[in-house]
Amino acid sequence: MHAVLLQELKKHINLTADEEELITTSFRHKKVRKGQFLVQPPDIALYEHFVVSGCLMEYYLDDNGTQHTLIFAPERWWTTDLNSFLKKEESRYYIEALEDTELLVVTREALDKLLKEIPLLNNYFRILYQNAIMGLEERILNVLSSKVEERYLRFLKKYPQLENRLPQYLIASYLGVTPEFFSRVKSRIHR
Amino acid sequence: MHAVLLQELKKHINLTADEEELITTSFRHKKVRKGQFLVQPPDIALYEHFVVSGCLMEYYLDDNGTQHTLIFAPERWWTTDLNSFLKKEESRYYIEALEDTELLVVTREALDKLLKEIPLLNNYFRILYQNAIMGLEERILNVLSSKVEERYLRFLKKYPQLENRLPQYLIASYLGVTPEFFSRVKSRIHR
DNA sequence: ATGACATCTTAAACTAGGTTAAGTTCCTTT
DNA sequence: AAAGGAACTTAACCTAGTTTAAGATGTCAT
Repeated sequence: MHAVLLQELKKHINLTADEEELITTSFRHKKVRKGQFLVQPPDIALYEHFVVSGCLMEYYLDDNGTQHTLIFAPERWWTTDLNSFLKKEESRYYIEALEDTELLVVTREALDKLLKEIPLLNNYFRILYQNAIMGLEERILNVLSSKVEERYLRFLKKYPQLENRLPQYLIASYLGVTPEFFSRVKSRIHR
Repeated sequence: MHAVLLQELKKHINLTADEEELITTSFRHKKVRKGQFLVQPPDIALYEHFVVSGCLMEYYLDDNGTQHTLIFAPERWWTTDLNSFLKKEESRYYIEALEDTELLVVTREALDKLLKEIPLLNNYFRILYQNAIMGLEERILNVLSSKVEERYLRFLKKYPQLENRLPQYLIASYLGVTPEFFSRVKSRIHR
């Protein structure tokens, strides 16, 4: 169970057996069913979530009730409402399980302690965040400079596992268009 | 000169005199005039840039020659083409001085060394990157869920110093609209 | 099997924002 | 002071994406 997490960490940093033990005891195992919420505004986001199997999504619900997807988090992805988790402020983003999902979660306190005891972990998270920044920057440029067609093709590259696991209206929400228009675009592509 | 940088670092971490000295010698001072480029594709981004005075912008030039602004970096902001800087790959984003600007710059090698010698710095950068992520996420949601009017008002909140320092067409490019349409929006607001 | 509800498709009418183009104001350089 | 160019405005026309609505298909619990 924790092996997947340790493996992921070891992509970027080395860990002693003691450190692995410490990490294992700091992360708690959690199982949720499809449709369950892990974060729901205005609750404070209690955990940073690491997905072992299944898939989560993080989204914002605007004043018209439209859902805007920030990210999908399938296997080996991290997600939380970062602002809420770090500052203990009210969350603004929903995190919902799109499938039955197994997670490892860590509280803010446990993570702080962990970062103090294993300073090298700062390194791991620095790299994780750097990658997140590059991904988000690319996404902004996508939205600003590309038509839906092209954005869809990039979605397929970024999440090749997800194309057939997700309902289309969620992909539409990730791309920032209505399901109706997305349907039109798809049929345009396939001809 | 380096005092501004040290002050910024000390917002999040404590430093000994020795460490301050080390940082001061690792960052080099650089002065550029309005219009100069600090990163220009396909050159590799040599430095992480910290702005002491003046203002930089980072943007992407799409296939039609349209300029899309990723961020503005006025006083006390950091910027670089992160992907290029970290992986030594060809840069894709331009970084240009919008005013005569004074900077402190650090190479990848010097920064790596610094992070090894002062592990606490990982902490500072982790926090910096976390903040960047929150800002970028918010920007994505803005583009996806808000009309230009509202995006403009948020720009004003995020960069209150810049409204009167920048030409309008750059603000339009940050908002993701044409200068013509932005002009229309502004006159609509003022009535 | 049946009903109930969610998802997907198509199409017509509409709107935010883009494009083109002409005119105006402001800055710079001489 | 004059000329030239960059930045800003306005307006007419165009297009990508939205809205509304209806019908078709799928899926799940009973």
